[in-house]
Amino acid sequence: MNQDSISVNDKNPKTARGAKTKAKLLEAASLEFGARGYHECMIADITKRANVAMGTFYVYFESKEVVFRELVQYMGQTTRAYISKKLEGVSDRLEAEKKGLHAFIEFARANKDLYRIVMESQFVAEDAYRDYYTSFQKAYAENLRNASSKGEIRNGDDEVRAWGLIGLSVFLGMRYCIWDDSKKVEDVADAAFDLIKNGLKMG
Amino acid sequence: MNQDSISVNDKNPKTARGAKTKAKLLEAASLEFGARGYHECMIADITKRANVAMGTFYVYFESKEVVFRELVQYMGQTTRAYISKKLEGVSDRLEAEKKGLHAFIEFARANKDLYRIVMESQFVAEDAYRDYYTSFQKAYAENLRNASSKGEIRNGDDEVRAWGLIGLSVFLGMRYCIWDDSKKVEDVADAAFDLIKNGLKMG
DNA sequence: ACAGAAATTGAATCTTGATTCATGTTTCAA
DNA sequence: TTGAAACATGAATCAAGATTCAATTTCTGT
Repeated sequence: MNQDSISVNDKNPKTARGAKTKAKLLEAASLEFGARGYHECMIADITKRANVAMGTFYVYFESKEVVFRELVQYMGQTTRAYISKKLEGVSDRLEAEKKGLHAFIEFARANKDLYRIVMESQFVAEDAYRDYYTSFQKAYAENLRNASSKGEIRNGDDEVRAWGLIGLSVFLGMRYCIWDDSKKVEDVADAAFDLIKNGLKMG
Repeated sequence: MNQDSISVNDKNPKTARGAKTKAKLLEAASLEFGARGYHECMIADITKRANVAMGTFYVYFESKEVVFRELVQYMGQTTRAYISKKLEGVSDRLEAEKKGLHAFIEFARANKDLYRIVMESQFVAEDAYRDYYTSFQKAYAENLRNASSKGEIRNGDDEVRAWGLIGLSVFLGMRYCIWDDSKKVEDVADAAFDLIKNGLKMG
């Protein structure tokens, strides 16, 4: 309850003009970090792309790491929102699995820069990275738990299954979105879904 | 065929003494990079841990990045060797899948530093990272292809399945080896194997 | 025992790039 | 109309840390 905790974050823009500048910086940062990585990218690159002076950067962000973290969190919110919207009204777990996978890959393709930023956060802001995936994993495991108790899917260790399935998606995202996006989203999602649904065992 | 290509790499130790020093440096580098990451770790940390002077480092390595790459490659060789040894004589694909998963997790636990180095290589030496996983994936896909043609496993897109299954293992390795290794290797491997074998669909 | 070759040393160098700050410009409520 | 509060500027600062190198020590073959 000291002076600090009652004062507002003085880095937040107070006017529409400031908000616009901050948005330009975030956008520029996303592109630069995404294209060349955290360490290769310098503040000057970001401000140059945003058409502002270097000092302006520090009007809105404490440090280089802080923008980066902001982008990771933003990606978390956006991804969750996108996928949960796509799953609205889907009650069957297997159906949700299929649509979710598709939505995830689609989203990754449309947000390559942010996708890469999230991956890199493991080595730049590890706590942000863990939060990102832990939050997904919690919800995922919960869904599996519900579905298995309703008899929609096999019983199993839902923690482990959730981590495994997330890993599966993440790698597919890396391979078929970032490295090379020439394969059709459908083909990737369908192949993966067959694996998730039926496993490797014969019929 | 110029002077360079016929001359030996003058960074290679010529004597047993030199070989020992280089080994000390590699070991130290592995520990330091593994513990604090590439960018946090400085050459002075490595040489200090290895009990040599800073200059000695540059007798054996061109640069900081070069040791790092050497460690990634080393991890690749070692992992392949370890797993293929564990799979000697196993002809059934599902059995191989189970044993391979177990071996992988076990190996990750025993080599946390190198495991982390490989993950970080994505952002330090991306080509080395891609080589590492692409080499795994090629072999993996080949195995799946053979097994499915023999009718041991379901048919499916072996490229995609291989990437997906690798991702699954990698994430489990991260979560249950690096983040927290309190869960028994068996429990993780068994749960994941059930998923890989049977999928999520009810019996 | 002696001459090179191989190793080792660590202080000094040198680059890179994040962050600061003193100064100028805009906005807007009273 | 005016004067704070917000914004914006970009050259200068400053620290960090990779890499170098000239001098010194240890080996090794003969």
